[in-house]
Amino acid sequence: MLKISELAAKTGLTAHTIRFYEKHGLISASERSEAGYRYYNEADIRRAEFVKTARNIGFSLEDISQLLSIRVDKTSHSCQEVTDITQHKLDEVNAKLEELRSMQNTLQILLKSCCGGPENATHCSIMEALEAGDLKKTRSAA
Amino acid sequence: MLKISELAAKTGLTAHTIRFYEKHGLISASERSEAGYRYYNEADIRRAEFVKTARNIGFSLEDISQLLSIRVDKTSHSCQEVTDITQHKLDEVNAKLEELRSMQNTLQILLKSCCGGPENATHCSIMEALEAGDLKKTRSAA
DNA sequence: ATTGACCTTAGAGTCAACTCTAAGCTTATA
DNA sequence: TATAAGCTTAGAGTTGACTCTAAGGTCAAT
Repeated sequence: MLKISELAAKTGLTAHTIRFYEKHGLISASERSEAGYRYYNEADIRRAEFVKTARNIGFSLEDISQLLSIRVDKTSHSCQEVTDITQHKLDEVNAKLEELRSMQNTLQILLKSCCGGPENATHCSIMEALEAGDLKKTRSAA
Repeated sequence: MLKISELAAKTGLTAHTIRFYEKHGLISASERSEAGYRYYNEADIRRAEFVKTARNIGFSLEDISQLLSIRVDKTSHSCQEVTDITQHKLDEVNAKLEELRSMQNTLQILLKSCCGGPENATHCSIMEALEAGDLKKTRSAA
């Protein structure tokens, strides 16, 4: 049985984050001491590590919530449900990659066009390009 | 002279966003009607379009703020200042790209490993991989 | 017995960039 | 003249994932 700071050390989460995850139903301590201290057993630890792993991959807390409900009763959930969540995340990642590549491209073009030297910016080609506004849109949402 | 909704139409920003940008010092109306209505002249419009272009490229409002201070007095700023901002943004974008590529890779591996079928998730290889926790970390910050 | 490290809670604060609301003027059109 | 569309402001709400604070209780070691 681990105390919260021990679980924190083990998972690399902070105690604050663990409590935060508990509030959002991702993690819980199956026991409490008389004084109210959280105590985590083996199953709790595995669940916390599952959450950490999923988080590291980039799943949102909402995604992880879904994955956890599958996890607690695998027999009543299908592989398809799991791949759906994963595919959806991949779609998001791909969309973001597309956006970032476009930003990268534009920024590289801007940098190549400018001398970058100590001369004053009166004829800076980056500034001119921003004035001209003929740069393609790279950003969709925040 | 354009009213706020006309500037909105012209730039593709909303009137709300224009006021928000004003509050943050990015845009302003050089005139007001007696009733307090904002009126934008040619220079205001060019500035608003500059902001929009920079925003589309992916610069933060903070970045844009810096670019605008260079813009209003180009002679006392160097090309290097401009490229520094641009390079810094590119560095950010590259870091994020790296992170996302790693996420993409992991997600693709997971998807390839799982049948994705209607069978129950008892032996789902995605779930197993998440349990095992041997997936490399892809995420650094939110 | 006292220190100091650790634990508890509810709730507030942070970040970025909006987005919206309410209450009340103003202006253009029918 | 009445109605609707558009403008004003201050300020609150949104999103996601934390992050921190205050005020206090607990525990191990000296």
